[in-house]
Amino acid sequence: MKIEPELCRVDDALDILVGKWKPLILLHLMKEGTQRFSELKRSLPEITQKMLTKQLRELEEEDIVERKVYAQVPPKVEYTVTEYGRSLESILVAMHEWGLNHQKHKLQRQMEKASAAE
Amino acid sequence: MKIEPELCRVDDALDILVGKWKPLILLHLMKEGTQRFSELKRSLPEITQKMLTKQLRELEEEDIVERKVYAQVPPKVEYTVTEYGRSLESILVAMHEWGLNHQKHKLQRQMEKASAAE
DNA sequence: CCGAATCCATGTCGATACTG
DNA sequence: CAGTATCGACATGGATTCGG
Repeated sequence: MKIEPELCRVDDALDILVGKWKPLILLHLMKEGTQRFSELKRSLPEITQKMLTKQLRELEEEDIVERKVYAQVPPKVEYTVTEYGRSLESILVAMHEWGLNHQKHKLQRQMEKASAAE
Repeated sequence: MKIEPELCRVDDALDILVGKWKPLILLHLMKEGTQRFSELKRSLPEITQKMLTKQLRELEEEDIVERKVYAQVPPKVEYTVTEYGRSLESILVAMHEWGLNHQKHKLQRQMEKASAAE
């Protein structure tokens, strides 16, 4: 049977979630609520400013997070998960839990492989 | 609050699903059951042999699909979703459905934007 | 404080040709 | 039939510098 790639929309969700820091950023924002740019930066010690900005803008583009700029000096920018963005939460949680189990599964396979090799 | 990236296992699942053809291959195998290499190739008209081989091997590596080689000429190789691999099905379906809705959501936002611009 | 701009290393994917 | 091998285009992510 021929496959019609256009009918599969898994990639729509994947595209939004893929990005080295996006799951982390999203889960953090979902848990903590509104956060300033600098707060997020402090929470992700390893990320560069460029990457944090980029990932947030991409999420904003898809209406997953909201970006709120305060007209003041020094600047203040807040990010919040949109109501719509919340619809991704159950998927993220499901993937996290699958990932936890996958770690165990991998270990188990390693052990089986090791004992089969002796 | 500082984030501990090691505690988030979303990427474990993401890494397995990411790949231009993996969701398509997986959903197809889940639906159709066991398939030969050439059947898969025919089902994905756009994919190259190299990519199909690569994506299948990566899925095999993670115990998501099983690869069965028959010792005969001409060669025959069959691929099947493992029992373990089935645990990804609900996530794939959830992502597909989220994607379907996201298409609608995007259209709606476009229309709102257009009418706000006049 | 929040970000834009630039340069560079690496990885992914496609096209193409070849093999047991 | 079911792969490998090689090459090159392009995208992603990191380091660094500059700006309002």
